[in-house]
Amino acid sequence: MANLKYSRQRASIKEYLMSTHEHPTADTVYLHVKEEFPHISLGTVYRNLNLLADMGEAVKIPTPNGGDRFDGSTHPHYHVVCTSCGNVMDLAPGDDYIRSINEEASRHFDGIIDSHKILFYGTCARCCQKKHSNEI
Amino acid sequence: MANLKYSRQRASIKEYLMSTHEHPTADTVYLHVKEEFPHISLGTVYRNLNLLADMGEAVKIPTPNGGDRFDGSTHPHYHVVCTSCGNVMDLAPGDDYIRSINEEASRHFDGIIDSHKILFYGTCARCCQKKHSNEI
DNA sequence: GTCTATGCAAAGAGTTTGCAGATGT
DNA sequence: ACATCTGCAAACTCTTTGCATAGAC
Repeated sequence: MANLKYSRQRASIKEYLMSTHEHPTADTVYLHVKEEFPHISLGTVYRNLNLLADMGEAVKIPTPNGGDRFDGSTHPHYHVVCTSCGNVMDLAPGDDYIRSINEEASRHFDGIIDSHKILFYGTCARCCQKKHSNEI
Repeated sequence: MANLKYSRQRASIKEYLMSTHEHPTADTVYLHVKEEFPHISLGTVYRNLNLLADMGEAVKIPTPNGGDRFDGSTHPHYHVVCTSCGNVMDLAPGDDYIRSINEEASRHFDGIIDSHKILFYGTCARCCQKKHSNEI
């Protein structure tokens, strides 16, 4: 609704989000964009991350521990939190599958289901290897 | 691991959690248990809610806005947040369905998927009615 | 008697916000 | 020129923690 004006800071934040698959926290974004704009403030980073999320140009991923994480990829997909290293990774089943979950949920709910977010918990490939070598 | 000792406060908190389907926030639990223990502190409520969650006797539901919510029902099920009134409601598909989501995810992830949490977004039956009557 | 739990208050993390000045259109 | 955006700092919300005392075993 508001009249958006270009800002180099916001452009840099968006560019960084789109360039990484790390699902950074607001603080990580801050530290990164600080390299280009040494005087940028954390408040500005938050304001722009929320703006981007509201405009649908980024996704906010609420996580149980620590701060929320942000994702520049807006194509619907899920996330896996590795319970060993804490990293957040992408998981992309087909669109049909995502749709079918809403449909199945609707069948069990007296109201309207619009969307859903899934957070998977597991162990990433790298941590699986580490555990395995420790056991030997 | 720790040696648990009985406490009337914890018992009261657990009893309240099991008696309600409201998915209260820590503060709501606090206000309720306060009626029985007027001098209970919010810190004690948080400590016990986390204890119960760690012991698997309650579930912590992280939500995007506002504080986390707690659920005394430990049988696996999902939650729907009504985007109109903010209430959190239960949604219970069959166990097989829950298992199949992990299986489908495993197919798309290079690692191990242990579990998942889903938060659905939608409009509850009551808010659907309200909207409908406003439109007339 | 010993160890845990409590109440209180202070601190902590993450996030938002008010304001004066800089910047985009 | 005018509205928006920024940097800074203060404030705010939710949650955790340190400590002395009360309570469970």
